[in-house]
Amino acid sequence: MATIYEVSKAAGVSLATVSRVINGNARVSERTKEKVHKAMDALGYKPNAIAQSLASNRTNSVGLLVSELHGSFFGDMMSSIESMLRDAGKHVVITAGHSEAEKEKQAIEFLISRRCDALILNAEAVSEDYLKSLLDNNIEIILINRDIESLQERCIVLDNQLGGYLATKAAIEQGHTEIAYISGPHFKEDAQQRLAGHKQALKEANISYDSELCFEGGYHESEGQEGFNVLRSANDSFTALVCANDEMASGAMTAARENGLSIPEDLSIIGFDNVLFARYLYPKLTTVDNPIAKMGEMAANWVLSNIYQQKINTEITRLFKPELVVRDSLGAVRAG
Amino acid sequence: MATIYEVSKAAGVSLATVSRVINGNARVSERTKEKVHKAMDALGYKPNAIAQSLASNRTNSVGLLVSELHGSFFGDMMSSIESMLRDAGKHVVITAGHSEAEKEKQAIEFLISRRCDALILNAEAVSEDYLKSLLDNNIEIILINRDIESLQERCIVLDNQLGGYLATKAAIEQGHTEIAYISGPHFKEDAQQRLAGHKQALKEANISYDSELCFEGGYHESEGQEGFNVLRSANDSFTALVCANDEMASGAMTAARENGLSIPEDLSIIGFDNVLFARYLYPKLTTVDNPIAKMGEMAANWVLSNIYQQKINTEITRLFKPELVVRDSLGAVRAG
DNA sequence: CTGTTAGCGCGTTCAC
DNA sequence: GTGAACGCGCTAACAG
Repeated sequence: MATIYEVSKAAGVSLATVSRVINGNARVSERTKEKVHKAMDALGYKPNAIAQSLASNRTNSVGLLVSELHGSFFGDMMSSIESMLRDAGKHVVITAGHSEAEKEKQAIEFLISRRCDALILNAEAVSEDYLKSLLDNNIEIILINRDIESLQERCIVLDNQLGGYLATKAAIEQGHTEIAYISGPHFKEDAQQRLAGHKQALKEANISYDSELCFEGGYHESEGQEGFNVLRSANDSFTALVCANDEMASGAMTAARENGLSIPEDLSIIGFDNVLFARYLYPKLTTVDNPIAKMGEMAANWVLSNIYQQKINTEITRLFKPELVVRDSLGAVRAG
Repeated sequence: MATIYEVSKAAGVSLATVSRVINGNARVSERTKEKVHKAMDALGYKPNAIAQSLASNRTNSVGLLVSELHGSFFGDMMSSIESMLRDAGKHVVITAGHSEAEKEKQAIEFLISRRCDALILNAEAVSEDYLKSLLDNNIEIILINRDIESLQERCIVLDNQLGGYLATKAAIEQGHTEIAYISGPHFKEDAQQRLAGHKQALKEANISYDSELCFEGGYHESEGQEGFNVLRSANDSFTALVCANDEMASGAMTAARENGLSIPEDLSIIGFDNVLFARYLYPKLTTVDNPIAKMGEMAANWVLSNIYQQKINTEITRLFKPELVVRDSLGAVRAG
């Protein structure tokens, strides 16, 4: 692996000059520029990014923390962030936090030790104080899906309550009055907010909330099945089931079918997130679209603008509104 | 951000001693070790990985190239590799190549410039010569899903032909004789091999291969729909459809249903890969399991063993065998 | 066991 | 326009 020194020798110029043509900031005469380029090609020279970073105190890389590396939801997020940043010549270092505080901390500390210029965090488990302490240490962070009052301008969030509201309201508008709900884990903010939206829609329609019609899941498919079974054995008259994410909706669909129900004739099911496979399901899932890819882009734009001083052609929005996606799993309530 | 120098001053020891307690390789007395730790805590010191790398010529990071950051297939692969390597204290830098030679090269060169200790590559588009030239430059690479004769010990591959064979054979065993096929793009090795397996099974059963019953797709869901429609309009008597991946199988299912066919009564459908959503589909997809997570783990193990000289508790296997996963989308051919 | 001294490969002043 | 010299933060001999 050739070094800048070897290039300078081969080109018969000084090491500083080579550095100049690499970075293209200072003026270098055309003739020497050519000589240097020729030498670089001949030696197959590639700048050592590590050394560049150490010298310039800039890594041109941004750290990204997601909960999981698999799954469509985070896949969409990673994908949009990576492509936007890569177009700008920046690079992304991805880590997974697995929704555990300790692992999230480790991941963040790894990103810090790599001296990323900024961190885009989807941190679910770590405390607010910890996040704030990062800022105190001059770590540039931007949060996705987490709302911290004192860090508002660094938070990009979805209006989860609105989402929950839209889902249940859609069921109500189809005439449903007995509506069950499978929520996410209560310790997660977004799960609480989505549930709050559900209750809000119920209240607005003068339907009283019945805790027997609510099951707490953990966002996994299996809990959709389990939830359906538990709910059904306690109450067999609900005609619609709203789920806090698409995975659980899918599980519920499977369980419902195994119990001989057809969808949406016997039971309407509504999901949340609109992940890719929602449209693969049968019937195609009616769900609430979570614009996670756009939120990722927004985070990337924030970094480009605030950290790298690049001009961007969007305004920074911090609150995203979800929308209902009407497909086939929600139907009108049956007469009689 | 405190430096090692500040720590050494605060602890009243030399800079080298601090380095020793950080790396824990040389012996340091308990007392000074304590002093150093106290100083590090007080200053909130975090080693600068960039500087460590430059000095030690070791980054403790391995580069990973996948085609896409989204999608269950690569998600599983990234996930297994990351968790295995992280457990070993190594870190993963992930990049996407988008199945384009130019982008793959850029991604690889980025990983090289970051001086990753090794590269795990799922390179689809880049040439064999390019890959070989990497080795000539002392870049340690290990390939997933790519078989290069002169690099065999660095290739971890799936027996795709066997997979294609198993899929079609399963259909034949259910009595099907008119079997259509939607393949992946012919320029990809794996697509060719899967198709070869299909033909092999056909031949073994004395069914002649009919090119009118074969459609070339690009591994995307939409091409499953398109493929079904094209195949159907040319021939409406086939009773089974084998698809080269699950996405296309899903698309085909949708299209078949839109054409009034029920699955598997009117048409059996078989997929390939066994990605997560295959079991969410309705009916649940019969498919060929692609042990991509295990292959990823194997690659990680190879790196741990060959690059980091760690002892691993598996033998390195380079050829993985796929297996049929029987679910509900394949049924016996209808009498009459 | 501990301190001193060179670099690692490069960016960045300063002079010329 | 170009070169010499220093420093980024740390590891790795080499002495002691």
